[in-house]
Amino acid sequence: MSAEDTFTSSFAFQVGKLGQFATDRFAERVAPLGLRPRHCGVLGVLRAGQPAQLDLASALGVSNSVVVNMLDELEELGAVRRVRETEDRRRQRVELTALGRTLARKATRLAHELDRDLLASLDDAQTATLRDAFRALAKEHGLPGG
Amino acid sequence: MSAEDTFTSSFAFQVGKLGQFATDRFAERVAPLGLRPRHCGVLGVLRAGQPAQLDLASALGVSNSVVVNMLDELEELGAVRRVRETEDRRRQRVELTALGRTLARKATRLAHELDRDLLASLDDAQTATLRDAFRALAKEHGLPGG
DNA sequence: TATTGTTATACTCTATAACTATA
DNA sequence: TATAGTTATAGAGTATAACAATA
Repeated sequence: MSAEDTFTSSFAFQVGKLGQFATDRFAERVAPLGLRPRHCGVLGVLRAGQPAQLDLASALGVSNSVVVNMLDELEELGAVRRVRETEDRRRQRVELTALGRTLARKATRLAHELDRDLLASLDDAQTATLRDAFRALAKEHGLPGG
Repeated sequence: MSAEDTFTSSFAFQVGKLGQFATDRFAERVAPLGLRPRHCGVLGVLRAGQPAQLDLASALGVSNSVVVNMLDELEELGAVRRVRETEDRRRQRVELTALGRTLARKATRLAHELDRDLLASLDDAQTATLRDAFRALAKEHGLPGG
């Protein structure tokens, strides 16, 4: 049995494991901010605009009820604000507060610090290739959140 | 705000998303075999030996009760067999059946087919760099299952 | 007493569907 | 009727702790 005949040597398996690992490490680092990883996705989207809740759900690739729950938590934390629209009172714009902007900035910094730690053992060329490849793959496969 | 100042541009975020995506696609492909991704990790370890259940848990990086549950399912499927050891009757060796070996082989083939589909848009040099980098990262960070 | 494995329980994350209010 | 959002519920996956059998 050659090394390539093992399940665990597949890219699919390894990217799954590394993805879980990276998410777990990120969770540890943002926990002191009162955030979990999924909250950071929300804050990221809200930095770019003030979508309605359903728009947020499709941008993040999660269900509506998950968005409601995350916004409840972020609102309690004081990071976001729901604003009822006057033209159509069913809709609510979601916007960042000043605290939310600060948290988004901090979470972004933590993510990039984690990147440095995760990729510390690779040389610059490898790192550059990896980043390019991941942008291409995210686009290729239509992954949400990016 | 530059592209590098966004949370979603971080490697940590992107590898998390791609890992989830790869795992979901793999789940779809092994479902017809009656397997879920975590079962394939078990089968992979069992190809290399016949560990006791606790050894299996640490090899996979999951809790003991999860191993019990997975083995129940794999045993019902006829893929593995628990063999009580005579020297120490608390322990049970876990071994693959003939069906289990066949399933392990099929799952491995599906994983590598998925690799080809996932990485189809990358050129050979990028793919090689990616594979090398992932082996290095898995080792560096002590990820289980490899 | 310590260890192997099992069971009970609980927690997180997620989706679906029933519901409320507005349109 | 249809849509935005909410709530209720259920399922997958995980871990911890209490437990049984054996050492």
